[in-house]
Amino acid sequence: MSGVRAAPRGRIDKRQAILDAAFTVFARQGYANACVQEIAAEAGVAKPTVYNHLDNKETLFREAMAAAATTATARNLAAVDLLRAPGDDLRAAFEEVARQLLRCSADERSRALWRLLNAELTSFPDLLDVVWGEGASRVTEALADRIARLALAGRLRVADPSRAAEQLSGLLMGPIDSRSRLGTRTVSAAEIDELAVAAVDTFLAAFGPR
Amino acid sequence: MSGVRAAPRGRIDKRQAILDAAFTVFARQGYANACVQEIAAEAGVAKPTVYNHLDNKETLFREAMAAAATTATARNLAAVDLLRAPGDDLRAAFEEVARQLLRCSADERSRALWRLLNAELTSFPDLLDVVWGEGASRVTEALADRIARLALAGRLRVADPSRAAEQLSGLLMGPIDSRSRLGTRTVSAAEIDELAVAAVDTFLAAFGPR
DNA sequence: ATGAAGTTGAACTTATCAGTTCAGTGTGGC
DNA sequence: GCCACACTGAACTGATAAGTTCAACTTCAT
Repeated sequence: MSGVRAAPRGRIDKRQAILDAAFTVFARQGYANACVQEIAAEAGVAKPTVYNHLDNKETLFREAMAAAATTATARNLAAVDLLRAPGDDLRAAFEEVARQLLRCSADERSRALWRLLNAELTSFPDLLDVVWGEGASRVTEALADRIARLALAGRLRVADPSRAAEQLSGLLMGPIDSRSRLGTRTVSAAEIDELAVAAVDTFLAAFGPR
Repeated sequence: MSGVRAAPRGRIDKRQAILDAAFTVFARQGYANACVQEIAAEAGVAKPTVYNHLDNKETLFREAMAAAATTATARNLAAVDLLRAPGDDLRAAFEEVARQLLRCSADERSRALWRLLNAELTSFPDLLDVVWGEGASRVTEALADRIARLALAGRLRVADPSRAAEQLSGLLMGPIDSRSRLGTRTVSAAEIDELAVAAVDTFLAAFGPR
């Protein structure tokens, strides 16, 4: 039995593998339809090992969601940060941010995160704080910060930065799930670009400099 | 018992009671967690009666979703129809439409419909056509029609009415689920009004007459 | 080497539900 | 008054999956 060694890597990073696998399976089947057996298989691990790392299916779900939310938020914040140094061409800067935010939203795992949050909100009310509170709402706030600075510098005409930020993300997110048919269709890079340009165009028509 | 029983005592309207109850329970618990027994109880009916009217849990779900989508769509279309006779004050007309659309979106059953659609999309791909295709997308198209007519009459400066319609609904829907925290908090009439005004303000700043 | 800790597969317990069956009941049509 | 038919309640079957147990195996630290 000593021969067949190759895959099963080392030690405690199995926990991460389990959480990744869990999110994948939950995303594919939803919470109730996913079974722990299958998650274990996806992670290349035995079922008792899963229970060795995480108490039960519920905490497995919560932890997997939290992990996914953390990475998604990081990507979004990085995109917004581009507005710290907008350069001369304000429109180009906003368009680039818009493109990146749309790419994040169109991403497979992001859509799954969003779907699962909506789906299980009644069963797991606490997910709202983890995914929304420390996720999406922070992104909007960061965007509001950037907009406020630009307004102060006289480069935007904005009275309420938070509202402007909310509206910009509405302009971006609304059309995207119309185009992706709620994530069942992949949106081409060309379409993303087009949506980004259109959203920024409207945004600047309303809030841009004279 | 010939007494004037205006109560549920009917023949075939039990089917309607069952579908209503089904949607209520699905909305409360999600598809997988809802059990047919409980739906029967909610409808004031015995379990075999449910199976007498609908083949199985899946079709029960589909029919309940379709019924809910139909009523939601009707309300939305009625709101959009206000733009057929906008009167002199274009801004006021748009604000009224916006208020009504937001009220629809904030509605309990509408939010549940949306949540369930997202949640079960992978298990019931055909719901996309029923709920989205014949629902939300028709509303946006109707809005695009109204906008096109207004553009033709020189009251809006819009090149692509479909895009403008998508963006207007983005401006409305984005902020609303931020405020309602995905439907877990009730949004006051005052807040709805405020959001409607803000969205229309931005919309007209971008597309309104010179 | 040796022992502790983590891992494995398989079998097992327990619970929940979808869907069915059936014998009995109320009602409306004629 | 009688029949057909929808409805009822309760009990049953079969499937699926959460969570546990256990004895055997691997890996590493010392």
